[in-house]
Amino acid sequence: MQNGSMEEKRLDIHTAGVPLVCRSCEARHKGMCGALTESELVTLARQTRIVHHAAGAELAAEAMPVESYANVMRGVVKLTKILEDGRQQIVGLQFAPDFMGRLFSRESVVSMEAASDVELCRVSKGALERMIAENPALEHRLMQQTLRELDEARDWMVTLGRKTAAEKVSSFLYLIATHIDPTTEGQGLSVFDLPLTRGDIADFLGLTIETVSRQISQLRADRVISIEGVRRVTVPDLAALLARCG
Amino acid sequence: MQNGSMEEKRLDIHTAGVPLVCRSCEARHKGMCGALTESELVTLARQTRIVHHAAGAELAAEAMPVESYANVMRGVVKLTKILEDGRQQIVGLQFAPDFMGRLFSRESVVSMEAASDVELCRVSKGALERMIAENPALEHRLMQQTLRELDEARDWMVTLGRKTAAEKVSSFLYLIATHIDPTTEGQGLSVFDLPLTRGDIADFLGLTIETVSRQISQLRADRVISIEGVRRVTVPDLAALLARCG
DNA sequence: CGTCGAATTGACTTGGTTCAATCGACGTGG
DNA sequence: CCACGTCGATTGAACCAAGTCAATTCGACG
Repeated sequence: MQNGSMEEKRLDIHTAGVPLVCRSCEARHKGMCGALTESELVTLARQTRIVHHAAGAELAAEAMPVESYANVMRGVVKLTKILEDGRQQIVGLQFAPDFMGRLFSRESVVSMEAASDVELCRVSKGALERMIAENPALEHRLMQQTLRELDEARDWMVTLGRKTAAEKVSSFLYLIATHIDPTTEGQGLSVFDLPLTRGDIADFLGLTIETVSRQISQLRADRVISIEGVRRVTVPDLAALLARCG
Repeated sequence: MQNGSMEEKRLDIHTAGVPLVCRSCEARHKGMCGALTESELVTLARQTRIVHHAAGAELAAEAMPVESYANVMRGVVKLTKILEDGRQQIVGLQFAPDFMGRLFSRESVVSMEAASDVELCRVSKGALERMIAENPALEHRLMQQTLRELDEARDWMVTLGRKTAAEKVSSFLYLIATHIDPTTEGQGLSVFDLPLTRGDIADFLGLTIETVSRQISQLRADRVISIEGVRRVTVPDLAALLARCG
């Protein structure tokens, strides 16, 4: 074999420079790794492992101990909470290059599930926390992301508490379009694959599957969106979609 | 006058030791100031000012620039967001000794209003940010609080998205009882004054005033709570209330 | 005692859920 | 290659929890 495995390549890096796996990783620029120098990045990369999970894989369970953190490299992860009787609510979605895991807590307060096929860059809890302790810039970067997540959670509380079913579904589609489709800045045309099933969307919006389906059909009838299959969505005019978000 | 104003007292402290105003402040122990040494506390205290606001006072407006942060010393502050058409959602409540303000952001993403009469310990944005920059332990403390707020926001998303009106009102009363009444640990009897009007409660729960009122009446009829006036609530058995939270 | 805003209560309407039937894409085995 | 079963999505019809609209009632305060 001409090349070793990806793992071997990474372990073989002893010179300075950005590790191979990090070269195309968004976290290097927009995620937590942006706080690191090249040599720190090399140190961290030695302790990480790229892992793949198929859609539906349970990555962490509510109230279960967690011994690692991760960065999302590809795909979408959903964060969920459930009531004892089974009612479920999705309380967050993580896209690349988001950081995953509840820092400084021994157990997860949410459960995490791969919504689509995902690729994660995993690091042990201890290793990352040691790195954070001696690198305030890294904690600062993670603080910034946490604050952004808090802003997003609060935005979503307005959607959950005060919007109609039609506005909720529009808000969801707008959220996905602006997070997944790289070609848009909230303007014009957008085409993407929904990373969530109708059931997931319902759990995210606090609705039932049937209501989500009806609202999507209505948006289609009103020509705000068009759909091929069940997942591929085309939004001809994002502004028109935004106008329906309440 | 035998004593100078509270302000003068604080400015007069040049010796080491905990500043007078800080002696009885919960933030010293459970809030962000717990990360500071005595001398750092003295430095910070020189740049703070205690301010009072009456219930209803607007402390910061959504999308308006903010030039100061604060710690809640007494009372309750509500964080709200509104849709263009006036629908409003309360996205968070802050109790002593919570930190108030969106760190590292030039404008507020929520508006803040005094829910009850409040006492705040205000500090300029620049002064605190400078202190954070040279004191990683302080940023760590604030990170911990931010993470806790994120956990709370996500808990509340479940309430907003998946609970019935009856469960929402019970959840709200339980939240207030456990945050305001010092005599309980989520067990047994609790007596407290509601810091929010029925309208506020409705905005917190994503309900209407009428529905909140009906659910409170129902809880009273079921002897889960009793009420004197409109604000003073007695919960004879918190466990019974918790059992209705879904 | 009267006024005014907040809270409660009642009657009715409705948006979203529930229950049920059907559709459609996909994978399996005959 | 096609029949069949499965599972997610869609659609329809009936129902109900919460909203709306409309009186009262309560409580604080002058």
